[in-house]
Amino acid sequence: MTVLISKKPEHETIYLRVKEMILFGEVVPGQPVTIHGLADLIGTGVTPAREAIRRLTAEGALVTLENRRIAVPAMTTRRLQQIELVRLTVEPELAEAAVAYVSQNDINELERLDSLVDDAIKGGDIRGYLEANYRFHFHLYHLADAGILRRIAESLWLRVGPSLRVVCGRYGTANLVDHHRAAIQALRQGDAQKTREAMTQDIRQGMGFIQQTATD
Amino acid sequence: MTVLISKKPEHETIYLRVKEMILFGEVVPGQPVTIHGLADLIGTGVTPAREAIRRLTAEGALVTLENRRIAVPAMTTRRLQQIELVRLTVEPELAEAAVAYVSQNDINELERLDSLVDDAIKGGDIRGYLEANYRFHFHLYHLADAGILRRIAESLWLRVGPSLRVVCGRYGTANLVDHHRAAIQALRQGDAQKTREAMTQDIRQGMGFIQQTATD
DNA sequence: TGCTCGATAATTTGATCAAAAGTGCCGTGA
DNA sequence: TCACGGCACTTTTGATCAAATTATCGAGCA
Repeated sequence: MTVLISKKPEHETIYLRVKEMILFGEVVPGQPVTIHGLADLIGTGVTPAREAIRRLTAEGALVTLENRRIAVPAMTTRRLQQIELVRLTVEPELAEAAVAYVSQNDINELERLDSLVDDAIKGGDIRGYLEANYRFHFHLYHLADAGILRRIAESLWLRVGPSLRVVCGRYGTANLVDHHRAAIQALRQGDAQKTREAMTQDIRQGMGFIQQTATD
Repeated sequence: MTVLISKKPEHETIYLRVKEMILFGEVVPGQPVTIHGLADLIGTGVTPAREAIRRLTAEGALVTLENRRIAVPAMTTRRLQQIELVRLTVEPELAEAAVAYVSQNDINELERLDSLVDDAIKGGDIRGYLEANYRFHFHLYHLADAGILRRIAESLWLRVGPSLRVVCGRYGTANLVDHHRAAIQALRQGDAQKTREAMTQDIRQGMGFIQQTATD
């Protein structure tokens, strides 16, 4: 019965749910995560919750403390440096590789997502901004045939999500700037180099913004 | 009873065991991995085996097929390109960052490990080569205070382990060259730039070697 | 021979339970 | 007041079982 429910296993559902919670700033750095708490949240047993937590821990989205507790890691300048280095390698490459595959439909979708980003910024909607910004970037990255790079990028976004939430909450969304327009224009022209540069600028901008939350 | 056994949970033990099996070429690309098979291998229940598999899957060491089967992924040139790009970003950075922390004891240990590498090459001992080579690199990488980069590097090594085994088995160990001596000398001189360059050369060399197994 | 269909076997998935380990609170005694 | 120890509660961990899903293999048929 209930043939319409997803074919995904439960642990996949929990994984995706928690992943979005982290990416879109619904959790706070330092916040503890318990197996049973997750199971209750989704209304399922502890077994799939455990598997989802292991997966997120392996991706660096969660950390296991010295005892056996699990928590969302806090940001430090050292961590931020490492993340920026790899983001600046991986994401411009993904954007450049996407140029060869981008279609008119993709351009339209990217423009739609970018307008959602702008709306969220104007409206001060932090969660909406984080989600639209993520979807813009990863719609583009999905076009590139580069699963390894994309998964590294996702892992890095998971690490900055909570901090981005904090900094947006502190300084508001008004100061947010992005280079999505330049990227879209470069994509439309099929200019790989310009696409890469727009993405590089976008990342530098965002990481500089996050810098303000880094402790020590 | 057995108070001397490790304080690690079972799933951690299984994870480390399978990780070494993959890193050191004890598994073949395409080889299926079953949850019960792992449990039997270690002599434990299926629950911790599942958690270990989820973790390795999240790290890209294993892949889930279209059905629910788990397997060791095969290498392709596209995957190899992506891995090389990130390795060339992350590992020279780790090596350079390690320079500031390296002690005389570390130098001695690196020389010992490098001699193990040479012995394994001379003796045609593939497993010994893979293990000593890994320990050389990651002893160095552990010195750098850069857990995020190191974990990315480990994830990438997990992806090349099975292929490295295949190519060594096919062409033997005689053709293996490395730049460990140059790296050690640069470390001894405290020359960060030279250390970075030696590591870059070492990676290029190794990835070129693996290229020979890539399909399509 | 080559093919489909169906039954059996193997595997994953998720719930549940018991044991181990950790946390925090509260009262006693100096 | 404060240190210390006991006790209850929470959480993780691993085993086990049932259900669901998938693979495998063989019989029947054109």
